[in-house]
Amino acid sequence: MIQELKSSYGRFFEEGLIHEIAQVGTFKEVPAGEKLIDIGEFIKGMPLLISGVIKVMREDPDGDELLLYYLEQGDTCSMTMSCCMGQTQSEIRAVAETDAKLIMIPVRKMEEWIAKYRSWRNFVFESYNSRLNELLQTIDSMAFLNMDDRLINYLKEKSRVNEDDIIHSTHQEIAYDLHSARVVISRLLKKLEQMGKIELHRNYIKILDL
Amino acid sequence: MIQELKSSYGRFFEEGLIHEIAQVGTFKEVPAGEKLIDIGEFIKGMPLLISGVIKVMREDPDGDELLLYYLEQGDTCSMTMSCCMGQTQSEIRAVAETDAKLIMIPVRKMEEWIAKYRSWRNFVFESYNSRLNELLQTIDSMAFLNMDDRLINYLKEKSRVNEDDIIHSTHQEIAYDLHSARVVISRLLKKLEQMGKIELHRNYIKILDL
DNA sequence: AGAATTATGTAACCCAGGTCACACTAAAAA
DNA sequence: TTTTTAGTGTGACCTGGGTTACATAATTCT
Repeated sequence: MIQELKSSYGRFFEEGLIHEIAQVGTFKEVPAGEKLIDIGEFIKGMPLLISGVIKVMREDPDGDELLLYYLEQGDTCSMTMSCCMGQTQSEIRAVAETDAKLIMIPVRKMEEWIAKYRSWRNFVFESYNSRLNELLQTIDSMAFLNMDDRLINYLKEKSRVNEDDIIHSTHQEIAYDLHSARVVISRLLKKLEQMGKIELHRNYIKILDL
Repeated sequence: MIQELKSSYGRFFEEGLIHEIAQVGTFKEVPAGEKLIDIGEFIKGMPLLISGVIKVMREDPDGDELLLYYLEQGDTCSMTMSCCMGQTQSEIRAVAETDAKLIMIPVRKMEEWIAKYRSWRNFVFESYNSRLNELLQTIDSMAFLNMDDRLINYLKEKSRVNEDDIIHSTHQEIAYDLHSARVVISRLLKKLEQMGKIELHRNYIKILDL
């Protein structure tokens, strides 16, 4: 575990902290598609993402959903953190986008380290900061962009986090993430294909030039 | 200043912290309408709101804007905090909605106190937490509600923070906040009036029963 | 008072994107 | 291989809400 911690977090955390994490943290591997936490659930611990990608989304009472952002290596879930501190329930759902490895930290430690380690403090704040900015991005794209551009951004971002210029999704799945309808997505994708930006296939989309 | 600090923050902060704040903080009064910070500006300090209401909004490059949330007594600006920590620029614009009193804390102190005072730590985290949740609310209402309901929520919230069942805004101003068009807002307001929920006048709207 | 300015009301129109219906095709199951 | 199922393509249609245009009323300025 020490090895993996160092490679992902070594540049942030000092030796002492790394060792404390290794002592109290529990290692966890989750396969792609597995749900890590759902809306309304109570939080057991704080996750440090070692590898893989986690998809964080919001859902309304009718079951309509919306992708908020992806967590990548070196990220943690601020939502989880804030829930930990305030012992409230989760406001979001988190699902493994790819196979992922993570370390779970008990809540009480995370508070303790804030007083103790400057690097942990910075990490926590930077993490909050990124998450706030990602939410702002989400708000921007909903408020200021039309579906064409949101779709393009979605494909780019998904390709980036998965390090793959092939998007392994159905049109329906994309529609869920963007909170749209399958027919709409098919229509826009077809338009993108006609512009030579992508190539459509059953169950996957090849990105040519977005 | 001590008096005002105690009345707004006494229930959170211990004596020692209150005194430190009083020593290094600078008191500031801003009239309604004044801009506190704009997108792209660098942050000088962290504000603690003593009284009044601050409106926090987002703007895109074309000048389209959108209300994010209101800050009230006892709140602070997490965006500012995160910017302080990361010494980046502001992602948001903050404008005094009413006359407001606040205390500005130098950035370096805010970090120091996190290690030193548990109550400050809690305050900072709770504050982050509220802001994250407010952004989620904003996302929800954009993603899942239609304009009618967004407008109703807007009127309710504005009435609540100003403690006034009369909304002193023009239709145009409301349209800006909701990132819509004046004509649309006039239309929907008229509908609400016909339903007996509000009363329309020039320059103000009386809320009857939302 | 009269002119200019600002806010509101309303009709006509447009369009992105959501809905419905159904055909077609690739892939999996039997 | 045949059947079933899941994914995609497309036309027809609808609707919320944005746009344009203009009338009218309330305020402010001279």
